[in-house]
Amino acid sequence: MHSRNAGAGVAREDSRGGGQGGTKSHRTRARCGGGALMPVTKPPYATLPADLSANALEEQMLARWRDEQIVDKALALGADGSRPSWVFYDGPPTANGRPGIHHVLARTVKDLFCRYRVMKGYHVPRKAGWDTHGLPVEIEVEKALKLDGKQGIEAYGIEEFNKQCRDSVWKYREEWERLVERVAHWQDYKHPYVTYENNYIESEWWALKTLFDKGLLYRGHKILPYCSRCGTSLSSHEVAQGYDEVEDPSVFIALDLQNEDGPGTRRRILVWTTTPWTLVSNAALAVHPDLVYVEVQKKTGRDWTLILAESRADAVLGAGWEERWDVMHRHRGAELAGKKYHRPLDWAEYPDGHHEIIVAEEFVSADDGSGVVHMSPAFGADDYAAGQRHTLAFLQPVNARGEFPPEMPVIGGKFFKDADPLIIEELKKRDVLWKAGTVKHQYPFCWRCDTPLLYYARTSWFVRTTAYADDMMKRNTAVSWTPPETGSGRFGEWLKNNIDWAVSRDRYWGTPLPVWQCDADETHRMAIGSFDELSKAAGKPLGAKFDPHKPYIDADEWSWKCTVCAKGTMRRVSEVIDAWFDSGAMSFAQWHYPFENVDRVTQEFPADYIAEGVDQTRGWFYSLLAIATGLGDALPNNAAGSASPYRHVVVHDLVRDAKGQKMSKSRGNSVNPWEVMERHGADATRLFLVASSQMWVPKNFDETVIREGASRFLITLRNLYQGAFAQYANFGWSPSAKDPNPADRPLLDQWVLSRLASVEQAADQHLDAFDATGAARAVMQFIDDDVSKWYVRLAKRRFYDLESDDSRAAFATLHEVLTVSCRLLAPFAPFLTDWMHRELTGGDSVHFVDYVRNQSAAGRGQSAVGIGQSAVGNAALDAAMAEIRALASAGRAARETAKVNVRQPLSKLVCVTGPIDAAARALIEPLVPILAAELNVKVVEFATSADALVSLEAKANFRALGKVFGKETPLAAAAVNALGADTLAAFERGEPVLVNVEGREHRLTVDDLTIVRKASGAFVVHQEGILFAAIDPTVTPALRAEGIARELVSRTQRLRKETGLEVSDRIILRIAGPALVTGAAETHRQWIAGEVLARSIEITESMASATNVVTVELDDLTAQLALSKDS
RNA sequence: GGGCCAUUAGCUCAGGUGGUUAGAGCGCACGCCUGAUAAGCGUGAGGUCCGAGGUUCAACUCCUCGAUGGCCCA
Repeated sequence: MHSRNAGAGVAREDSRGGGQGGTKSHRTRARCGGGALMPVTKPPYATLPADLSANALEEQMLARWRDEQIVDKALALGADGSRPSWVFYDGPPTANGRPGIHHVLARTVKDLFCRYRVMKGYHVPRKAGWDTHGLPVEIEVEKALKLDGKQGIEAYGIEEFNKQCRDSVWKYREEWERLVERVAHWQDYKHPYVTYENNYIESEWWALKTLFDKGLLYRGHKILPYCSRCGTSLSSHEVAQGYDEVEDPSVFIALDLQNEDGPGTRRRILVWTTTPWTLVSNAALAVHPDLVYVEVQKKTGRDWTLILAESRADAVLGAGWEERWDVMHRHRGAELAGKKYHRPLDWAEYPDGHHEIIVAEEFVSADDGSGVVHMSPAFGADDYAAGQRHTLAFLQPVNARGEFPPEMPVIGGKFFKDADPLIIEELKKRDVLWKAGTVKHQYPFCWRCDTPLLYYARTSWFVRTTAYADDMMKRNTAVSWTPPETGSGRFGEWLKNNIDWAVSRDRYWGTPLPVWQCDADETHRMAIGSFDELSKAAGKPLGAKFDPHKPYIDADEWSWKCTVCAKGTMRRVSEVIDAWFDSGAMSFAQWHYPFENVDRVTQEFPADYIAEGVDQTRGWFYSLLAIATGLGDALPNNAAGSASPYRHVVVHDLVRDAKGQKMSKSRGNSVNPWEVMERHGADATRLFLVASSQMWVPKNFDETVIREGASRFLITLRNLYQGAFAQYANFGWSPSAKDPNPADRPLLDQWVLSRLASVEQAADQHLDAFDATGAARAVMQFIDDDVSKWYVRLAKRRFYDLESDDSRAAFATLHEVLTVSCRLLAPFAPFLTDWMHRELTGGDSVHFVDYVRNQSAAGRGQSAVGIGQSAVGNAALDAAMAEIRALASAGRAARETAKVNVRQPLSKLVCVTGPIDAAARALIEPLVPILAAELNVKVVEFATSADALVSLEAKANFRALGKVFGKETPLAAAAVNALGADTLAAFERGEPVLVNVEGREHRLTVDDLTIVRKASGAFVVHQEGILFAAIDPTVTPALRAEGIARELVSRTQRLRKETGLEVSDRIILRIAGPALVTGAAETHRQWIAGEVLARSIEITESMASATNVVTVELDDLTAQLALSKDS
């Protein structure tokens, strides 16, 4: 377990080729062992050379992981039931496109929470999946084969076409799998589910049959954008490409209401449309239920009234219409609903269903037209939906080529768009035309041939999701969404407006819809729920090469005599199903349920966690929920009213380019993930994607930000390991019983361990709550700010020794900090943390240890080294150190103001702390030496009110005063701020102090104000909020001498380095200069010699004759230094 | 046309339940260190908090309307 040689494949030899590494060894050993070389009892911590790129390091880790088959091990962890399960479902990507940088985000999000849960002691099943059917695949193949639309495909041959599709799906599989491995997405890619495979399809057939038998799968109509030239429907993204601004007719017609009360005044209703050709198929009029409609009568002619929305009267009747028209009635839209009218054109006979009726619909707009909308259910989605709701008659007098029937009067045989002028003419003749003009608006055209598209009702198969929409909404409320508003808003709103799901496609490459119907009477229908059922129905074995895809499944061999009428033949309907149904069925189809693995699905349904992009809201998030809810108790743990198929969803947004532009092929701003890996590595990329901003806001992919953020952070982490820890520990420290207990270590160590414990807890809580950004930021900030900027900087010299308790404490502390930090960062940066953790612990992969030290879950093997110590934060110590650090910062600023280098010692610092509690105050005293050393002052004092240096000022607390004074708060605050120092001193002693504002008297409480101590006098003061640091800038001769001595040491050290001396070389030093310099050198001779390893120091007034003389400037003084190696 | 999100320093982002002088990192300027050096550290300058109204003693924060960008849907 602790063999230090185990697999540490990275750069064991020192990169600096035996230079400093070796000599430091001399030096250090000389210091601790009086010059005797001590045998190295343990192989060293591997070095992490700075010139080893992140990419190279990660590639080496990948090789090691491959050797260890670590992914398999991770997947198997706890599979024997020894751990509780935490199930992840993978939303399947299509592999017929190159993986892009946005996939790296998706993979990172999926991976990191799973990785975290493994470390938390769970078994995390996560089967990869591939989405292999559907239109994108077909389009890809169409393009490759240069086929033109459906006719082209059929001419080419469906068998061969589908074969091409099947191959096309795997075009980039190899690259996908390489990238997935490269970014450390640990998932079961060896046993993926593939939606085109027979087992998968059979499970879907089972699901579709289950829905069919429940009456939830039916044939109906769907309005689709349709190109009459190409003879095909267009998908939404195709339509989006073809919008153009056009001028269309804008026609108002006035239709007579049917007079249900017998003869009387003629009442007319004003209707607006931009598609006169659809008036032929008019079935209803729609009004908004809450809108006010006026019924007006012309003052000059009393024989009829006109109804329209009041808010539209100005626009339609003209400004000042009230002078020309009398308002006879006002109706709410809801009151008009149900009234009948006469349609404008009667060329088509109504089939069954309501017609010529006014209905109330929410979608009616009060912003244009007359507030009354004409409804033609075959030619508009809103119209169609309204038609369904009100069972309106369905007229579709336009054929698939976009033409009216030849026998129709006036417009017979005309293309639909060409009928508009003829119809307007006809309306005029019939005296229903009110007004005809034109309007400019966006209209879709076929992107291939520029034909205006037709919203056209097509036959389609539906899942009756409206029958169980309430159940879906109820299940959704139990889902925990990140961010929550996506669940309640985007997805919740969508569910509220849920309509039946059109699941069929008139295409070729997809799961065939398993419905067979009789060619003599199509109401004789059945669904086939398994291949076995098919075999029995058809009366023949499947055969070894059975393929349920088109065209095979539509061949004669899979048809049979209708068992109902015995006349017709049962044949499969021609449609395939929506690829979203494929992916939405994965919760059970990935395991070939219910034909196999019933126990498994029983255990692993529903999922604990899924994660996808926002674009999946209407996609996979919906299809998973819709299928599972529809199936109900046909799935385990899934009766009506139970949970959603997923318990927690993390939704991430898109990745855009550095300027916030969407990435696209046409813009040429797509980012190649491989180049990013090469330049920055997966760790930095993952860390950037997670930490730079919350993942649910669109992310601008900016490599500069990676470099300056995530990469810089990882370099700091590497340096802490290599430069602060390993290079010194390698001289002979390793964790042992000789290390002092944490409670016996210096306060600085206790502090950093306390911070570590707090950060550990924070990261754990954040990840538990699915806040990866919060977790990553907390750990990064700790490493950067607390460990690098403060702990290591202050503790540095303690690593130059090995044996003292002080040094052992420092090593043990830093070792603990680094080891635990690796664990906390492992979900984000899995490569470097694993490398480092193995070195630190003697071989344990970071991915198999507990995420936090006091984890309560069932015990698993983990390193005991350095771990298991107290992991509880000490808030008082944290607060005290924060205060010391704030004072140090203020003190440094004061020194800058005073223009005195930190190297120059000063006598005194006087400071005032902020409001901290008694426990923290007690802890400040022992930390004062840190402050003194940091600011290089001899004495640190804390000022009291009695000090002459200090004056008191009051700062009003508006929050407290506001409650008492209300409107007069500003006056009260001014009165408080004006209180004099004496009054405030009295207040501090507990004497009552009153403020009087506008006759209202109030006795101040401690909450009402904060007392600020201000410095005055000759000191240089820096104030930071309510704390301040005042420094005595006086440089006495003695202090000056000390400062000069420090300067001399600093210059000498630099000189040693420039001269090429090894750090352990002894020297003879000669110093010359003015009396101030020589005097200082004399006074501090001993100390200087110790610092620069000088055997002797010669101090003279001048040394013109010496060789190697260097002149140095010490502020306003000039001195000369000469050194030679003492051999 | 509808829904959701975003808009705070040059860049990336923080800013419970409204409360005094709006914070951090990077970048920039200046400086320190030279035994983490293809590193490390400090100090400082940067903001009409997208705009307009409103509520309130008090608005980055709450409300209304609008602008810009993004996604989804019609």
